[in-house]
Amino acid sequence: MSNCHNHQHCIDDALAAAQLICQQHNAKLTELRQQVLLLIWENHKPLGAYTLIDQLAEKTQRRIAPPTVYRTLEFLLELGLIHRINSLNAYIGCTQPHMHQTQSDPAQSIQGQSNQAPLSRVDRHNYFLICKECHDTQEILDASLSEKIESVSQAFKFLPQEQWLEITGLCEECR
Amino acid sequence: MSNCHNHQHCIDDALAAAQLICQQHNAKLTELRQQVLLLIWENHKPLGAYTLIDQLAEKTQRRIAPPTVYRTLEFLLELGLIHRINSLNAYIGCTQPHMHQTQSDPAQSIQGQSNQAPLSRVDRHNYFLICKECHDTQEILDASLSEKIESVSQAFKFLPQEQWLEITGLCEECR
DNA sequence: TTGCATTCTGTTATATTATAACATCTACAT
DNA sequence: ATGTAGATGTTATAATATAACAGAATGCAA
Repeated sequence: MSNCHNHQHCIDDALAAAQLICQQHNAKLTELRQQVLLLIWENHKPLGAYTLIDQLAEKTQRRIAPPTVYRTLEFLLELGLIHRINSLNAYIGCTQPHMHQTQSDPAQSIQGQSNQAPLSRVDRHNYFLICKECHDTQEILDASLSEKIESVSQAFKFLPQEQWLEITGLCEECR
Repeated sequence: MSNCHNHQHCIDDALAAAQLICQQHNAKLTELRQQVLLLIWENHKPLGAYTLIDQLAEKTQRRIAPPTVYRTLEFLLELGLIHRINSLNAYIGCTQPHMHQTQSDPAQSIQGQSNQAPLSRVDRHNYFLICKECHDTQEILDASLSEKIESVSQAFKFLPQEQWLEITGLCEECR
């Protein structure tokens, strides 16, 4: 939240970006997918799948079953619209979804869209600062950090595909 | 496995290091704890808690219940003898446990050992290269990488405690 | 417009990972 | 020998995730 003063603005931007990216990939941003993405952005903190189901139930008066919500999360992950925080089993909106797009691995594109711009998880970065106190979670987009990680991988002759960096600790406000 | 040609040697070293570290912290490396650590090292790949239970049952003819194995894993994690791979829900031996020791946060030391050298998870690094093909998992110990991550944290005025970097992809042999 | 194919969502059941709460055992210090 | 702390055992259950199949919605072609 710390560097997002106008929260509604974040949400609007995220939804607009999602629309655009879905168009680019000929993927449908259905009602459900939009609702899920919106909820994730409204929370603006990592959100567990079952919390999401609960909040969705409150909002819409109907309870989605786990497979449905997991499929939706999978869809949003594929498109780079959200990230998974592995250390929390939780999901958070991606601030710069277009930064995560690559054209490098058509084989992993989502079903049925193979004639469109392919999305893959290859070379996708998930870098986060996670405050243990207030749970504020800040995405890190830092080219020099990516380069450093890339060069370390190369030193090990390792071909990186997905990357997760999760740093827990205390944010500026909480320390 | 790639840079561990004599596997038995790895295991022996790990067990010896564990003995030493337990002594230093006045913690007991019990039969069970030793068995678990040994199994983790014998596998030499990230090992899930329930797989561990199964393998332990095969070896010892008795089946440990989940809470027991999770307590044992927690103990080994606290001492820095193993790491958790968050993206796999799995555990792996730490190649350089003494590199992960700090004296910075006595409050988080393990139960009843507060008059001994305290271990904390503060500033503990978990950096791994994980091959999607052969599951070989290589720990990265690279001071310049740690420094880079530290400096990025500072740029965000964030006080890092635990850090996880998990890079999945293809190792030298598999690419 | 109808029929077909594809994708999306619903449903039921179950797998996998992890922990709470409390009981018992064991080692060791006094 | 006995009390205590720590380690392990036991039972039940929580939390997270997926498999497998059914049905609905969408879009496209004839």
